[in-house]
Amino acid sequence: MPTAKTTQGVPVKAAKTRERFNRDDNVIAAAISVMSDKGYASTSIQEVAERVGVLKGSLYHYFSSKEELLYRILEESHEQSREIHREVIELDLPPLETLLLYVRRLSVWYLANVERANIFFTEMKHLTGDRQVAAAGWGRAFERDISDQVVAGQADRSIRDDIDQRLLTRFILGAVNNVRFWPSRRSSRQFDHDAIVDALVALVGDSIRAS
Amino acid sequence: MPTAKTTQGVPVKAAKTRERFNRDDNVIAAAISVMSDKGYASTSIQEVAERVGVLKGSLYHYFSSKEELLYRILEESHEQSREIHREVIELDLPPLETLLLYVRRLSVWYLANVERANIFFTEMKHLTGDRQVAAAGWGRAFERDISDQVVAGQADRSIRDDIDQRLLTRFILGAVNNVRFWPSRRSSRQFDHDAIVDALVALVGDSIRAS
Amino acid sequence: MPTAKTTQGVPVKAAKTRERFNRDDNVIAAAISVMSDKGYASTSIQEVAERVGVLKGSLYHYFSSKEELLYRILEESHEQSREIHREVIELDLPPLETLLLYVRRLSVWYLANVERANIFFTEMKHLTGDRQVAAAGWGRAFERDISDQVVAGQADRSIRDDIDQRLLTRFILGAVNNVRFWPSRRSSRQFDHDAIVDALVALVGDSIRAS
Amino acid sequence: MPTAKTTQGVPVKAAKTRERFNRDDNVIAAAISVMSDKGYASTSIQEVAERVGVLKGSLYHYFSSKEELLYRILEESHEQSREIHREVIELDLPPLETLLLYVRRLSVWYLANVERANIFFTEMKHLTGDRQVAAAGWGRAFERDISDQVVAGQADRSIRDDIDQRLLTRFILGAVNNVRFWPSRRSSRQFDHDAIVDALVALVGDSIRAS
DNA sequence: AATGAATGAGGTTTCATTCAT
DNA sequence: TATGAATGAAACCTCATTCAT
Repeated sequence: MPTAKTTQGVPVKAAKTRERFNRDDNVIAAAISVMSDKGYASTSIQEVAERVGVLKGSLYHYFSSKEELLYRILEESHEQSREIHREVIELDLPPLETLLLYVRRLSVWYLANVERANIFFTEMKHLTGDRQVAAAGWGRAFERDISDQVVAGQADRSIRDDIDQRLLTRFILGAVNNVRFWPSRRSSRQFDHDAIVDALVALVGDSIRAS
Repeated sequence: MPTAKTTQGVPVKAAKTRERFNRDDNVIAAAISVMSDKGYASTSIQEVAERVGVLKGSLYHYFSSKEELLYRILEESHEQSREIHREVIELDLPPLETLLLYVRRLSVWYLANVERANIFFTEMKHLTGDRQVAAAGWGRAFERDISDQVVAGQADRSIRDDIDQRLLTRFILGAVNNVRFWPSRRSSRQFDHDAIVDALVALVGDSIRAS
Repeated sequence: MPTAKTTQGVPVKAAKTRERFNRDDNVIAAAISVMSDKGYASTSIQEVAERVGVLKGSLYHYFSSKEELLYRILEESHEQSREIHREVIELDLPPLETLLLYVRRLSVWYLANVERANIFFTEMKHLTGDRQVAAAGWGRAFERDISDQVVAGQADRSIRDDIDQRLLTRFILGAVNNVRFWPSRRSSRQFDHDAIVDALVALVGDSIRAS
Repeated sequence: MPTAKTTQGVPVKAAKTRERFNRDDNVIAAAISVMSDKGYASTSIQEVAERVGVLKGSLYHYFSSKEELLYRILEESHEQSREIHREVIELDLPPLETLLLYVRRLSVWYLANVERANIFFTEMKHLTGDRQVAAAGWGRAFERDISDQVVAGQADRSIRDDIDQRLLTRFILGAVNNVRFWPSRRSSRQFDHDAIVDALVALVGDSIRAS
């Protein structure tokens, strides 16, 4: 989310700033597009540069290495999913409702950011060193968010307790993560995102609700 | 470590064939292991060769290109899942039962072949030309197998019909495909595969069953 | 950190000139420090700029190319050694005494300017074209300074003549040039420059004096 | 010194071996030649490859990185100078004689291997990590070899003791290391190596001998 | 004077693949 | 079958230099 830069009376500076902003975002956007398609390893800096419209050497003004570019994409995605979690938690709903709302919001985000999500779920392994360590934490935090609600839901008897909470957690996690594949295929008629999300939430709800 | 090749008293042809076979399987096995870990694009022929215990150039006696090696891995996986489907269909059970049994058998296979499954679900995009066309068909067939049962189940009222069959199909597909991630994580206690599969089948069943 | 430029009450022109001078010297100083350490070829303009505290592009206000920066460093060093020579010659001492005094003064300068000396003796090869031609002359002149005294010393029988003057010259040259390495090493006790210079002069004197 | 590979009756294998040997040596030789001329940092793998007559990628059969190539050159030089030291020590001569013989032999080697010596004395700084550590040891050992004899010579009164042994050591070291520059210059008449070495030994001897 | 984005050339390295032995 | 040297293309990255602002 680029912060608004409404400027009055200082048009030149503002223009420059906006331009820079766009260029920086352009690079990320181009990288997301290519990497989602071909995968991180098969994506060349060259291709990203072409899409941005600069020479490959010039890209290194925006990031210091290919891996850092990947990291930034992943980090942004992570931040946005944290934000969603924060918003949902703040509503202070009962566990099952919190969980299903979180599932809903995440699904909406994944469907609106399929490429980002693809990269997030398949390219993280290419991080190394400190970046790898940082990213490993994200996955855990993510699982924790869901796990917490599942445990609370089992405690207040809104969620079935005949299945271990960790297995329930992974089931839910998998269902949400996979929603990004639902719209694909050259099906005759495409489903709109609302229909998909409604179906997903209904299915997940019915599967985990205490009978 | 090249195995000693001295064969005495044993039919030479047979021995040779068996050896060939083993070596061939070794190559596939090595490739699966490395590619599951690092991804197709980041896997070098060199690494596969090292794991097999031969030199890079020698691998080309077993396959004609890196892509063909990938294709063979994917094809084998496909064959094995077709076989599972065939077995389940032959039992001639009612749709919902067929579906859940298929889910169960597939899950068992995925859990027993996590590396193969990883490759199957993430590296197919690296195929090109004819091989790509062939592989695309596999995915469709796979989805069809499930879709057919869903449609039949909706017809005989064993499966809920308030949700479009295509969405149900993708939900089920996603749940099964994701089961390979359930055991991972350095959890204090690992779940055995039976527990995982039972949970998955219960959850999927409860979510799609007509109420 | 760009220094504040507000000048009040001070003649603007003078201040500006001094500043310019300082900044110019800063650049040379920074370059000497980095190049002595890593060598000309491995030194990036970037690093020099960082040490000066400006951005890469800004350095080009002070010199027109990296090679010119090197040339200026070398030229300055050359000028300073010429100055030393001039001073010694003006004393109009006998050849051997002139020679040893020159050795002494040069050594003192080298020890006080180790980094400059390092660059002078190892990076001259990176000059090209006219600059290379100019620099080649310096080396010859330098050798000539010593050679002249050796020849004169042999003529007046103060310097041994059982060894060809050119060999004596190179021996002396080498001894002086190498004195810059004497203080290095993390020896328990460091020698002060006076002790080093005294030793060097004594050794050179005893080796070339006519017996 | 390539070990003799006289083969009788197995000509093919031998030829192959010799060829490989040569190619390996060729690479080192080409690298020495270029690096001595332009310096390590300014030498491109490309140039070395051209001189060898292969494509640049092919060079990586012979070493794993440019730095390793440098390391090998330096290591070989080090080994050869150790060998010289060993031979001289084995003669078990008095300290001053040992020292002067060592100076002589080293000088002969430097004059016969000017390019190697150039690299040894100017490019070591480009090593990093473990290689740097290893190389740092060489320099110390080298200095120690001379230092030991100086100390012993002062003890038996054959070497002057009015100058600290460390200073004497560095003087000697510098004199020897610099001998590689003596023949250079487009002088009208070149000195043969014997004349140079004789002069050097005489000069060093006369400078350090106890009076 | 200073900036910093952009260039374009070149550098090191990797790698799938071929082929003579 | 196996080898391993060689290829050639392409990858990531660096850097001196320019230029509009």
